Amino acid sequence: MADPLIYILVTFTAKSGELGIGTLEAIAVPKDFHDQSFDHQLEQLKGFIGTKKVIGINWPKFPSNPGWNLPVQSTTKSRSQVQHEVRSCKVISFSEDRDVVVAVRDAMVPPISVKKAVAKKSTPKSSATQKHGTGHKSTSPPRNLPVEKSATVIRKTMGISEEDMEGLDCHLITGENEDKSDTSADSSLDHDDNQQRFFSSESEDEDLIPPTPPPPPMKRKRGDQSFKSSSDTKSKRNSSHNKENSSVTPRRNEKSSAKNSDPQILTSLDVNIVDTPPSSTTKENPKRVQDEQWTELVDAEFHGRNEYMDQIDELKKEISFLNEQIRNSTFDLEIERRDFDDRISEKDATILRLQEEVKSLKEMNPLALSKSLNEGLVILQSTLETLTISQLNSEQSRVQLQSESSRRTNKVKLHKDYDTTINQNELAIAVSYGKSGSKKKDMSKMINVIMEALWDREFMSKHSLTGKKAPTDKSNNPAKEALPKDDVQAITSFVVEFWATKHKLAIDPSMVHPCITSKLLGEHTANKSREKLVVEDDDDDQQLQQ
DNA sequence: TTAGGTAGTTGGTGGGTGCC
DNA sequence: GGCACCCACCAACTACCTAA
Repeated sequence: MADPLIYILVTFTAKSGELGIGTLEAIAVPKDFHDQSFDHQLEQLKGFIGTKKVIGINWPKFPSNPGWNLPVQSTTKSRSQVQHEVRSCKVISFSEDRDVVVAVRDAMVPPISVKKAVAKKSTPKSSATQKHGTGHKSTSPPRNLPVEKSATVIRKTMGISEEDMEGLDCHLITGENEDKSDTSADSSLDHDDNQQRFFSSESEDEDLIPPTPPPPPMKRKRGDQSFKSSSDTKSKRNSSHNKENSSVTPRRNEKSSAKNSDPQILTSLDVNIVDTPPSSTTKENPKRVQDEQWTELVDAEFHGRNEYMDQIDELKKEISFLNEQIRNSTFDLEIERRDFDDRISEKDATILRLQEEVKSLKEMNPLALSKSLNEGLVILQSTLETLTISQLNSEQSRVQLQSESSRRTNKVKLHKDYDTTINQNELAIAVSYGKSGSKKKDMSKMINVIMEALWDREFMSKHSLTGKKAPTDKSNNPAKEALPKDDVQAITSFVVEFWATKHKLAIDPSMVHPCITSKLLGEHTANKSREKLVVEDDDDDQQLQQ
């Protein structure tokens, strides 16, 4: 099956801006255009629409008038082999249906009779009235961004010569054969609303686009393209154009952007509307009409460029708006980050302060204080004694040092009847435990503190209360030495008196002994555990050495 | 003299606490 | 959470004391 003939509506970019209709064979650029398949050619052709690409076309040298067309009677088999003049142009639209292409061209050319009125009525593109109903961007623009300008130009009906209308049909075709109905709707152009005004209005006045366009008609088969007599051209054309309008208007309203990338939208029509009068009207005043045509073509080109400039401006504004949003978001996030940093700093400061408090509290612990003082005093005492022995032999100096040492340690008698002395601080701690309660546990605590103040752990681990050998000890090891009896008696008497004084309880001295025994046992067990760990460590070291 | 009660020692176990 | 340490408690055992 032969490829259908495709009619292309172009505008010449050089000087005139005139319109013309040609076929695929008129496309000269790219060079391999004709070497590709028909579908590929259509794809390439779509790529030309609205892209401002300038291509060369084998057009006959200078058309007699802007409405000039290639001999459309040519077919794919009988395409003209005659080379004409190569002219720069850009594609506005194309269709399998010549009538559609012609209608589009005609819609871009208002009648000269209303041109002046249009010129007077024309308002700036950015006016709201023009924006309304032009089918441009339906999406709301970003704030602070201007709405898209419309390039709508009021078009009026015009006559089309019977020659132009010869063999026309009012069916739009698309570049995709399998989706003609949809794409024909998609191919609704900006001129559709103009056409709607044009065809739906019986007068020459402007018509508004109806708010709810009629539903699109059924798809028409290509086979329906038949020659229509020129006698009913006008009425049928109006009818067919009405159909076309009704088929494309809904989609036209849905489609929004003038910069639509879909070539079926034929966006360039929006910006290349030329109020070129039809050839039939030039007969009345050819020269004047010709001049005005050129003027209008130049204006159209100018408007088209302005439209693209507008689009570029809009895109720039949109970009700047998005950049502003990004800057705002970044600023907000930066503020939030600083907030969190401040909070972290506050928390860190709180942690440090609490750590200092804990440290100071530990240092202020009386037990720790007394221990550290005792250790320091022991060291100091031994040092002083050494110095005394080596340097001072006089009895007087020795007495002075002893008295000084005694004063510094601040020891007191544990019980008046015994010579056992204890550090005053240690005794205060023991008393504090004794005051906390009258139970056996409290007594054990107090006794433990006193014993630790009197003896070190090593000493306690190697002594027992009575010095007797344990009945369960089967070894030949000697029995532990007994604790100093005076010290044990002092502890016992002190606890009995304390309980009687503070708690008004008379306790038997025998109740103190289990507490002392328990403490000695605990120290013995702990010492054995430590020795066991030391032995295991030594074994491990020997094994490692081996 | 001997049987029974008491005191003391030891080993084991489990809970609580603090540190890393 | 794991570990070490401390402490309390219990059971087993034996020496000592005392009354019969």
